[in-house]
Amino acid sequence: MSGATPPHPPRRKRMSRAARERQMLDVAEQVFGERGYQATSMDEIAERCGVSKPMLYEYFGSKDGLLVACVSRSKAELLDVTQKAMAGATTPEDILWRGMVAYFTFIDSHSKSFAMLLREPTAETPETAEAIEATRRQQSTLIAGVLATFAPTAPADVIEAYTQIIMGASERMALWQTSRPDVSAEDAARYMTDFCRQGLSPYLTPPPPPSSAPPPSAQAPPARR
Amino acid sequence: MSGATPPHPPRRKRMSRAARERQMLDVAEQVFGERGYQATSMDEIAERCGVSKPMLYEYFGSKDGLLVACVSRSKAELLDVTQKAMAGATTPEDILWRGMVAYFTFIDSHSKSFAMLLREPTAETPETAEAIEATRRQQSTLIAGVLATFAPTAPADVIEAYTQIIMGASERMALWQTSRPDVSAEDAARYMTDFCRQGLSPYLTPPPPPSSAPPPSAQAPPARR
DNA sequence: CTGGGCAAGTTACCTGGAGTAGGTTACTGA
DNA sequence: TCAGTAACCTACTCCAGGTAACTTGCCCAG
Repeated sequence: MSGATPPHPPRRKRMSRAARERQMLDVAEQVFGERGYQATSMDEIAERCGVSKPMLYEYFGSKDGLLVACVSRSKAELLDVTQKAMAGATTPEDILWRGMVAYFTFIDSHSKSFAMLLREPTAETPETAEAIEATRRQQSTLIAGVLATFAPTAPADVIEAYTQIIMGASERMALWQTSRPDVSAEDAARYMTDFCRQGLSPYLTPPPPPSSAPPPSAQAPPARR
Repeated sequence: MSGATPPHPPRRKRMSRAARERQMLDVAEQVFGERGYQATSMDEIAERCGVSKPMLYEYFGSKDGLLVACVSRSKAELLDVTQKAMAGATTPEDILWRGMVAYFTFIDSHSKSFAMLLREPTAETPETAEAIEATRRQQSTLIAGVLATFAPTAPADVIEAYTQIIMGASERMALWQTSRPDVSAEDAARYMTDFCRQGLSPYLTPPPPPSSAPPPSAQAPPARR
């Protein structure tokens, strides 16, 4: 930990605003993931960027702002990935399954930094908490939409409640998965879909004839991988 | 907000260690709840206690230590309340219902400070995060135990996974409830039990003859209160 | 080619709050 | 009544977030 940064040799070049911003976010995400929010200093991020501290403030206003920007970017990426994954599905079951797999796979591959992002809605200030909660709301909108097609007979309050349940369960599950290397993304997705399918069953419209892509286990305990 | 503290008139009396400690925890819980962890200064807590800052460090070692102590105490209380509530139950269904109602009722009555406790696993340092996660583990042990009696046929990995799912869902639900004044603790408990009962159904042992205390709605959308 | 304009970047500072060293006060019991 | 101890305070240090005001390099109009 004493040498210069290998990816950014002493050559501090001037960069365009956009490029610098991306670089800063990359570095910040990594350092936050390594040390946690509190234990990370702005000086360290600046140094690893090969830039001085006021630059960070120029771009993100505050340490909180930087965190929020990181979270927003990652959540947007996650949202995008899950949305694309679900796009190809036909049956509600399939939507759920694909969405879950995409979700857990994404988090698995970003585990270090994402573990922080999930657990770090660290409410520095109320505004920060709000900003982070807002990104969560996008995700919840997506889920609520899926639920609505999934269970059209369910009343609005139930949809809303179940959306929260599913989000909370997913986040916790993701966190748990990062501490359990023997649990794959598919395993996690299977636990979730099995549980959710049943939970939603009272509102389910009987699915069309056997779909072309029967997801995983119907409900029996999945074989331990 | 400019006068002296009404509960503690200017009379700074010497107090026993135990009493002072309790008082400090009470004050800290309140202030953390009001301002959030970051925005709270040790000086303010000390002042509201009618005591000087080094006293806080004498008792809790650090700001993190104080947070952990608050969280531990509250979680222990929560655990106790839910445990006691479930003790009187007979059927698994009833256990689940009573536990959930106790959980959401407790959080509802402590909403301000608890919203923070839930969302503030703020991972100041890794050790702090660990300490807080440990209190969560107690809760998960309780849930896992319930699940095991609830669904004796379920394999261990499923129990573990579902425990995480239920914990995540409960916490999220609790947070959601604090932002929705029209949702009562019973409503929240009903959403959760309805969802969980179904989710667990594949592993359920058929319940004994109609229990004496059939909880709430079987599964139909509960009447909006 | 050249110098004005502007965005990228810097140094050197302020500030507030976490944490501490060392001394002081009041209750307790012999 | 006076030692001993446990509660308590004053008065600091130090570090990290944040900022004011200056400098440097790039681009292009003339």
